[in-house]
Amino acid sequence: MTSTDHPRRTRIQQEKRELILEAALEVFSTNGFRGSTIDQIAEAAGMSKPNLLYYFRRKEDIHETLMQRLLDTWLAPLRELDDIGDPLTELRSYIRRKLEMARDFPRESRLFANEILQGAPRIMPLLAGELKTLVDEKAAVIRGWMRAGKIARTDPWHLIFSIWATTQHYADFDVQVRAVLGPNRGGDGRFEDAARFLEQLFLDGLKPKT
Amino acid sequence: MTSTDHPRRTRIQQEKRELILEAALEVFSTNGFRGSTIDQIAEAAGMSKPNLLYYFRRKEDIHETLMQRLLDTWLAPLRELDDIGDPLTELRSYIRRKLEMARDFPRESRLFANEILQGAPRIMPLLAGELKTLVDEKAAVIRGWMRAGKIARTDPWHLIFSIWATTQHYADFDVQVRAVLGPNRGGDGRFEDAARFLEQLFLDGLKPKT
DNA sequence: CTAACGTTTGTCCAATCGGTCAAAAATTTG
DNA sequence: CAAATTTTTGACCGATTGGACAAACGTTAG
Repeated sequence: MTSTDHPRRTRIQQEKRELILEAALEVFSTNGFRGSTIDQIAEAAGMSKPNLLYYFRRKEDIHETLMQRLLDTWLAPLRELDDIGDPLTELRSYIRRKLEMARDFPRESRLFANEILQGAPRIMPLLAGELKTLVDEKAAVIRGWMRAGKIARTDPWHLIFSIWATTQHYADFDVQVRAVLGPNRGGDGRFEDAARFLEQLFLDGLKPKT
Repeated sequence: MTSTDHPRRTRIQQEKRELILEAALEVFSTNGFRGSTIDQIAEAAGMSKPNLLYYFRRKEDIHETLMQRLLDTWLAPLRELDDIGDPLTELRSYIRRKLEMARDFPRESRLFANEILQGAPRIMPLLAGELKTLVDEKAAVIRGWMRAGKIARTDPWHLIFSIWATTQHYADFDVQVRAVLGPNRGGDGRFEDAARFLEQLFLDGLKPKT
């Protein structure tokens, strides 16, 4: 075994497949699945359409591979949410990590958003399975913190939703955010502003009444 | 003049155009612009494709009409945000109104989200113009409340973003929300749960330190 | 009735779609 | 080197796309 991946592949196949997936991420994330064409992806990857189809038989195969890889990376921050540390610190760093992902991987966020928006036809089983299991597990952790009086009592699931929504907003709605903030405040500093705001919003809202 | 609209139109034209727009809202909001076909819209509207094209010359015309109408309705809650009442009450009812729109007009929300996700190619001028103006105006109102000590000091723009994000999340990511909450908690009551959670999150976070 | 007008449809078109295939080109292997 | 294998490409296919168009149909006014 030369690699960690399933099928036996040459070095060229590894590289070209990676090239295609990178191009497909760009195209799919801005046009959605049905709105993207193989030609677009092929051109973005710098190869001919039949050549691309030599590495991925069908358009759906590219999208599927992309989504599988995505979900792992995407849920990593939530997996790290741990029962060990201080609850407020844990939540604060979860929010920070999630916001950093929105900043550093906006295309992945938009790819995911596109899929969900259109009814998640290709990843629904993952949502109801793997994702629900993970969220339920972490919701139980958060509930434990509430029972221990470490954070204010509220709905853990909706708390997680609100963290997802507020952080991913800066990736998915980036165009709108920049348009509204204008050239000055919409520059590179907007993520630091967002981080400061979100920290205040969530922490002061979650702080137990003493 | 028989109507309030621009061009002179017969009664049948008014009705059929409305029928088409309703069908197009359904199709565009779930497939995006490029992912939707005229045939799909025509079938959903119960008419033939050439017949549909008799009322709207181009596919883009339907989308454009839809977006123009949408923006007014969509920004209505924010326009109502007023300097008159009690600041915390004003913000709380803004959040409630926005959440009600996510519940009652999810297709409109998804249509808008689709457009923004794909870089807002068709409504960018509106974002940088009308929308920015309105948000800046309301941000000034909120800033006034902060200066008066009525609510905690924070970034008004990002506060508005966070309200948009958290409320629209229940329309745009509805599939995911229901999948994660499961059959019991994901039923009709999920919006009331969300309303309770959001009220707690925002109000306790915005309450001035006394 | 008929003429005028508004509405609907069947047919057609060029462009584009996802995908195939055989052959050429490049690379690896002996 | 030559043979075997992998990679790349041009040409092509049927299906679907957005849209055009003239003919047919329905309705109403005189």
